[in-house]
Amino acid sequence: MAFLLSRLGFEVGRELGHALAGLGLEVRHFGLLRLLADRKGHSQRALGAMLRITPNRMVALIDDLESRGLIERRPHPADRRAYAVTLTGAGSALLDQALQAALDLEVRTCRPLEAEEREQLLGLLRKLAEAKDALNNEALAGIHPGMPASDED
Amino acid sequence: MAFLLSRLGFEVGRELGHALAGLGLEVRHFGLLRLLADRKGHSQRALGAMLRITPNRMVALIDDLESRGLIERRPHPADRRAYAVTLTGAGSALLDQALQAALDLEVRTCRPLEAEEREQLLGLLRKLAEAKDALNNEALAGIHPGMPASDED
DNA sequence: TATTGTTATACTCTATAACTATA
DNA sequence: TATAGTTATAGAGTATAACAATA
Repeated sequence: MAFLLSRLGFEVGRELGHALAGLGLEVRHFGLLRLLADRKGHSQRALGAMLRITPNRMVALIDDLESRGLIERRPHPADRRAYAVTLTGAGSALLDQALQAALDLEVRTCRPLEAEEREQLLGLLRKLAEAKDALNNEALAGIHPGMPASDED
Repeated sequence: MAFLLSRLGFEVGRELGHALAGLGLEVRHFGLLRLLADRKGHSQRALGAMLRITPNRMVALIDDLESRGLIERRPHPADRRAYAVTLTGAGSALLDQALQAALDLEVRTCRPLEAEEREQLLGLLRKLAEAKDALNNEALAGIHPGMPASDED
């Protein structure tokens, strides 16, 4: 079952990549845009910690999206070393399209299942994910906050 | 749900990698050893086509496992250009250990679920995988056999 | 002294295109 | 001519360690 889960997850991830490619986005771009829609004005390091992306890679990722006018590096109100990374109007609009593409994929992925089966599957996957989160939060509780610290990932 | 599936699948795959690391194996090694246990004496290209690994990468992969005495390049009975790649006794023994490690991971992964729920989940994942296979086989039916041909993957 | 963003360097992984020996 | 295995080269992606500005 673990094998099946891994394989399906890998394929769905790849399909999401294909779906986003039409918008000129990759999965990591999507992840950052999605995060910026919820949590506003965070520093690059804070965002990287949430996404498990190291500081040097965040530079390239943010350079990329900023050069396309989708996000902005604004001065951070409390720390002149840092930027407050912010979604622009164009970024928000493209994110909406990306979310729509993800929803289409969702529908396509679920098509082989009956409505009732989808609910079952969703519930079971949630249960697994929550159990895993509980484990991770416990394990991460003792770690210095703000740092990726993904040595023993 | 697609997102949840992708995330869980990714994490399980990573955990399998950690479980195999103790045996000095990576997931790709495991995949090849597993394949060799079932289908004996195939050429490198045939194996690569099944695993979606290009010929040049197969060389390095097989070099690696052969240098550790886990597999052998024997002369191919019907084609002097090719090798009949074969699992050795040591390879078979290590594969058994790897399968045991994978089974342990399976048990750990399923722990948050009741026995009945596991059956449900397994059934639903199988249904999704089979639907996907049906699609792929149809799409692949027109492609020249024996070639990876992963242009539009 | 520690931290934010950045850059430079090296290293790994991979794809592509050659090459040889056979078919 | 096409195919099996191999090798060489170049390119992408990444980690690591430095750096200047600020805390």
